[in-house]
Amino acid sequence: MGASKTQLFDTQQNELALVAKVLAHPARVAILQYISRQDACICSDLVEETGLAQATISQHLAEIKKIGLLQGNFQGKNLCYCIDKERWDALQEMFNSFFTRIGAQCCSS
Amino acid sequence: MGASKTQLFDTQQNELALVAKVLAHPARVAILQYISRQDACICSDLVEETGLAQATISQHLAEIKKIGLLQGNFQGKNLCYCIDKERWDALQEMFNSFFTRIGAQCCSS
DNA sequence: AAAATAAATCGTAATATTGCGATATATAAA
DNA sequence: TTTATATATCGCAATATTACGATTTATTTT
Repeated sequence: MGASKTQLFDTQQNELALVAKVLAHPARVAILQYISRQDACICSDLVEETGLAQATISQHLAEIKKIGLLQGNFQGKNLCYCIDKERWDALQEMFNSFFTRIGAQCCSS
Repeated sequence: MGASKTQLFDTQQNELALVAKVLAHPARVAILQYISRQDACICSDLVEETGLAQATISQHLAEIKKIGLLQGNFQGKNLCYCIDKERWDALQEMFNSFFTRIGAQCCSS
């Protein structure tokens, strides 16, 4: 085998897992933090900043895009990325309610 | 290559990623939800509940244990798992402050 | 101590992820 | 329209994850 058996689980479980997967790599965590630190949505100094190759960064950005977290538009010859704030807030809420719902009924309390 | 270049990133980035990796599979999300639903920390009906093989469930449980989320002790011949509430709350806080810190400075606001 | 049973571990196959060089594509400037 | 430059995509190799049957280990009951 090897492939995840996603069909055994419900939509919410699969979606949480999918989003978690994007956060499951330190490069992507770092990329998100870096983009947010630059108040003007500065672009791919990411290569220099992280020490990863350009192709690799581009790939990580694509994964972050897949879950709707990035907006990009050209400014001059640079592609300038922003975090989609609405989506960001929605994902925060998603994780938070996951943690809260389980925490409330936890047996060790 | 193939291995993650964790040495390029800081401790916090790596730790968030490591925890996210555990949540990055729907089976593990489902397992955590199931354990919390049973107020008496009931054990491995997980195999029946999820439709995965016993070996697979055991493997997933081991990954959840790695980040300190499970406490297990025998009750009769059954191993009975609990979620470690303190650790759970710490991880919730970890995600929440990650989301909050980025959200605050996001350029699309 | 032996039998019964639940969970962990081993071995292995299938699939996915990570990373990067090379190349293609897109945009701005000349 | 050509040139320069930034980003995306392709192809591929290395490594990691997922899944499960078979076996081992741990615990309770007899």
